[in-house]
Amino acid sequence: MQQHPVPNTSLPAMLPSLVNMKPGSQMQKRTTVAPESTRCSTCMLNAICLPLGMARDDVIKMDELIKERIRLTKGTALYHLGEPVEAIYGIRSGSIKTQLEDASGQVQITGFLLPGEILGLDGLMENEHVSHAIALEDSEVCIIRIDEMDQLAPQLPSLQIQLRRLMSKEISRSHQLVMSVGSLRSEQRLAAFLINLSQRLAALGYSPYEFLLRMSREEIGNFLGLTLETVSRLFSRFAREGLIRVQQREVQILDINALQALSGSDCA
Amino acid sequence: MQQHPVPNTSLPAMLPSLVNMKPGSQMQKRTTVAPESTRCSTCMLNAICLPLGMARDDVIKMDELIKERIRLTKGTALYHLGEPVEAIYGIRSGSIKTQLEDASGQVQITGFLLPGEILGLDGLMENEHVSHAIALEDSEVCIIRIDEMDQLAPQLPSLQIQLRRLMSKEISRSHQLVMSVGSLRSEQRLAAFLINLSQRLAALGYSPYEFLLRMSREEIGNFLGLTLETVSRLFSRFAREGLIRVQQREVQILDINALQALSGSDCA
DNA sequence: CGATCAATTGAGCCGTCTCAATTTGGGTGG
DNA sequence: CCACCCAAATTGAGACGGCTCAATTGATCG
Repeated sequence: MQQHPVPNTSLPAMLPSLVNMKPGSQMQKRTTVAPESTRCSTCMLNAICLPLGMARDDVIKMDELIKERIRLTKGTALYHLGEPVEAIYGIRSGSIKTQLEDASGQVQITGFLLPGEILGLDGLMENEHVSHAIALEDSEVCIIRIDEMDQLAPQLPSLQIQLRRLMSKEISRSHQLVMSVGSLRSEQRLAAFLINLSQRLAALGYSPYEFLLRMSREEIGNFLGLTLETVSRLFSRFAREGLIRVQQREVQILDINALQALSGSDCA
Repeated sequence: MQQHPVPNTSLPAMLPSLVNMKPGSQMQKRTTVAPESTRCSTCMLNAICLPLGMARDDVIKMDELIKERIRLTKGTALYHLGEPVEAIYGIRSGSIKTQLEDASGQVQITGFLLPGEILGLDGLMENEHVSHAIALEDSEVCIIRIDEMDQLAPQLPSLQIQLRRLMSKEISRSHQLVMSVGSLRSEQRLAAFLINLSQRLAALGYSPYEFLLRMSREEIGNFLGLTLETVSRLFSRFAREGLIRVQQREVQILDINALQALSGSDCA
């Protein structure tokens, strides 16, 4: 986590969105960004994000598709449950949580997403969002409009295939989460969580051993099917045992092997 | 559940597969079926299955795509973890469970699939199956080869869109499962499970109030993140309280409203 | 008709939750 | 800049839900 990359080009002037801004509203929470500043072809994340594995020419075609970005301030929603789905989103910087909410208001966080990851892949069934997406810190997302993507599809089959792959990845990630929540003990879940985060940050070029949690103990607990107290106790215990060092939301991983052993099959 | 539909056409002669049959092997567990017998356009399930919502002409084009079926006897695998992905599958009759398996051999069942539902949507990331698919009863599945689907894609954009919708549905189903396993009490999980099954069977034209479980208590428990003993106790308790009637794997739902209240927000 | 596997039921234990009291840190206004 | 406030995190004590281990009954199938 730390500060996230804002990779390419010169920083654009921030244009207040005509759509999203209520004139005279208190604070700018959600703004769109000048089109000319957005380019998949020059974005540092294009080796990780939607264009992953696409030919150079195809990535350039994607520049046509992704013409807008949105800036979100911490705590702001990118979308809410029930809203119509018009696009999917790629995170350019920051981090975002996705959460379900049932009739009784009970919440379940289903993911903490980092730069390069795609949001909104649920909701394509009914063309209505089935979850909320909320920024954990100031963030920026690229917009991929569904209808424009479908128009471009015939000329860009690799995009369809890549989207399919990403959706498949989300399915198996979610299945893994079920496994974790369904059959691991609390300490195993938290260890697995830390390892997963560490690896994803490493893929973004950050240190896998030292990072800042952008989410609260309560959010971690909700995600893992635990209470915030249990999560807090586990952090303390891991620290006591010399596996990690924790200072509020700053985490240092001291013994990744021990964590790995804890998380998975300690029968190995 | 009960017996599942084998909807269209005259029953085909069973042709032993040259690929899957070891000559002289003990028992026929997996056989392919004559191509001419498979037709989306005449299949009863086409209003539920992959062709859902496609125009009549497009469904007819799908007849080109789906030229094979496989019969599986109870307990047989459609695919295993680690095998290359060549196709996705639609269930024509029977029922199939999908399960993950980690390095230590720990298993997590991620779904019990019924006719009209699609298998193999995970695994499209790495082109390698990340789960096992095992028939809970004698079953039949239609094969949709990925490469043939991609060749057909330009002429059949509605297929791409429908596949995308089904994958999205699987993502949100899986997220719901996380919510269930992560935050509901055992009785709520089982109630939700029964209601879900009841509804899906109703959509297939079966009675929502009387059905046969094709999976064991242990499999239900694994799926819901509970032990088989807990599941068994809950069945007994639900029966004692007059919510259901159970006789081994036969279930009768007596009070669907009470189950509904139990499963979700009983704060309502 | 035994053999085997699935399901039921009971007793006791353990892990995680609940409830509650402090502590810490960050932000705000005097 | 400091005092205050509020939210987040920590830590403890006790309760309880679901698990483990174990015995028994009930189906199914050679």
